[in-house]
Amino acid sequence: MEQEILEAAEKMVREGGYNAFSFRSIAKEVGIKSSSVHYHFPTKADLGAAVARYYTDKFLNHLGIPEELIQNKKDPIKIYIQAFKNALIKDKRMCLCGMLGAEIDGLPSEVAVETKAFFERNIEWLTTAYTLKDGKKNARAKAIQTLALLQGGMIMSNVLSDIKVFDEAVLYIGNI
Amino acid sequence: MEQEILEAAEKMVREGGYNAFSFRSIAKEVGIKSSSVHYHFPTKADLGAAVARYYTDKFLNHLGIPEELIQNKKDPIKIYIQAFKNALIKDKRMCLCGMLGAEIDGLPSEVAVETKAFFERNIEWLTTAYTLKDGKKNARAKAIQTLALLQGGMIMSNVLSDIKVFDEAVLYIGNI
DNA sequence: GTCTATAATTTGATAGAC
DNA sequence: GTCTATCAAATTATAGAC
Repeated sequence: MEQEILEAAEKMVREGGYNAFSFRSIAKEVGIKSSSVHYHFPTKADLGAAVARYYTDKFLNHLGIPEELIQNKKDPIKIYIQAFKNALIKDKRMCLCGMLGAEIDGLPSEVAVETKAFFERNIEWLTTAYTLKDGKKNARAKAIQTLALLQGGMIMSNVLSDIKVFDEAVLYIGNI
Repeated sequence: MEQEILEAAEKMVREGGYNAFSFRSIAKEVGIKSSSVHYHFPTKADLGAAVARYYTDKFLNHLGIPEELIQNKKDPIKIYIQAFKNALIKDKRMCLCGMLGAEIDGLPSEVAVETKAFFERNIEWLTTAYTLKDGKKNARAKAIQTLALLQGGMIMSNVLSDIKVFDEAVLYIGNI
């Protein structure tokens, strides 16, 4: 049941941010009562932090490890970009931590901490990928640029309802 | 009074998004009652749309016109980047339309329309600037990349509480 | 673990006096 | 244009039965 709650919360947060889900809306979605949701996650901040953590783990697990990707003759950066594009096209949703990141100043501290962890862990992943690809020099700066372009491109593409905007935004990543 | 209300709303939205302001919180901030706020802006969607419009106009007015900037030997792209950095450092706040953009799927349509207009008008401004700078070719793609990097860089810099992250993110704009 | 019931608060919105 | 008063709904959260 925990996982069903987290999945429901993820869906809602990715549509409208931290205020887009309530204990009642989640209860309805998974077919229990709101007090039962409280049983699993006592406060909204608990649930918000759990879903941010859940999303981060799922996202990074799905990506795989840069070292192994390269061993299998795959370009980790391309894989990474495709993961974001899939979120936008297949899920028709934004990046959960992009949404929470935008409103971080208004979030309970537990949720903010997990949101921050998403960005730190993703920068680390990308820094490793760039280091393996073309050396340690500027690897972290490249990681930051890539993630910023993806987050910003995702938002703009969604706002303008035009997937081509995402493609144009990330075009440059090839030159980073 | 309209303007005081808009300024108060702007401050709150830029801190936590569309749900970060209420008629009561704004009333308190400007020293009137919530029913008086309703007198100026009947619904929350009205006020949300008005503040998005107000912010967009103010932001673009402050920038000036690309043609004139170039005539005065100024680099419009540098001016544009600096405007975002000022918002982050001086105001210690995010871009209002970046926040609303992230949660656009959950916004009332009137607010979504004005948020979209911010991005369209800014892309137009940047496209003009890039066209004047180095020709029509790819000017719009460059505009989209620049705005995406700035929005994404702003979010990441705020999440990680590190202005250097913003600087590293936008470093690449020089090569666009 | 899930339920009913309910408390306490906040919110968007309106009616009507001044 | 601002106020008091109030409504209806939604929200987070808890107590206690099963």
